[in-house]
Amino acid sequence: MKNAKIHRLGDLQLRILKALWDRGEATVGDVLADLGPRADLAYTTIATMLRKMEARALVAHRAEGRTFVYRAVVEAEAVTRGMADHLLDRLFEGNLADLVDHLLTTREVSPEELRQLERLIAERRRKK
Amino acid sequence: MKNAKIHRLGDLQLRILKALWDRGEATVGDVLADLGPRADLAYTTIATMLRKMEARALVAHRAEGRTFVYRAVVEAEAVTRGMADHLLDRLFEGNLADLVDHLLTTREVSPEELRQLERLIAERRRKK
DNA sequence: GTGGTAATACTACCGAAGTAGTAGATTCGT
DNA sequence: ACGAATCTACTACTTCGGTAGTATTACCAC
Repeated sequence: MKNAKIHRLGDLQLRILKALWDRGEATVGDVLADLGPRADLAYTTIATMLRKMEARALVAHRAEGRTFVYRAVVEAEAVTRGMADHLLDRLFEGNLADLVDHLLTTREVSPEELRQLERLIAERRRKK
Repeated sequence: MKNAKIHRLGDLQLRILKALWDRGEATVGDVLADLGPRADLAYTTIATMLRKMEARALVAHRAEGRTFVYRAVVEAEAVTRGMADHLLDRLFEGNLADLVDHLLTTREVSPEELRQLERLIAERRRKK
């Protein structure tokens, strides 16, 4: 299968996908509206990106009249996972604790967030 | 400073940087040896990459005889942080717990790792 | 039906990553 | 001293992301 390179998404492509995931289906104008208005991108930029993304089988479209209605073909779950895993492998050889440690060290983490994390892990342990 | 784009490193560039961080200083041959041998890259590929990376101020070199000895200019800490933060922002709007939740859900996590995580967080809370 | 509007198609261009060949210089072994 | 090995410099090419202009087509309002 060709999902091999799902992790390789530029910023714009990811933002477009997010718009599609949110909406289910969207036209070029919809996506542009979602990204902007301060995104300041040309209509044709979005249209071109969508066409390129369709060529890469990230999205698909159906025609409604002469307007194309796009939808995501790849799932949010898979993309997120692919990107997160890729980074984890690249930076920390897959060691999750190392990543978390790093993030806890270099970021401002509120006590609230810590509690949240604690809860997550406790939950996960119970499930085991 | 223009460290704004530190998070944009390709796989090869990152592997090269890792070699440099490990060794402190390294020649083209050293780096190649570290990446290989099954990396199957040409000597000149590494040399070219290093030159390009020097142009982007990621690495620097000194001459030893006619051989260049490279060293990393950017710190591992900064790069790792830049990349991790970038991903966290892109995918989870900066919410650390969401990232961890996602990783715990989609990956196989050993009880051992969970314990490790627990310890990390407890430690962090104590420090607050 | 004619003009404007809106949509897609096509083309083009830049920069970065990755990959490597060729050329020129230098050094080293014997 | 001469040839082989080694090293950098330069050039080239491919792919991808991002960005957008131009061209063409279709539709809508009046």
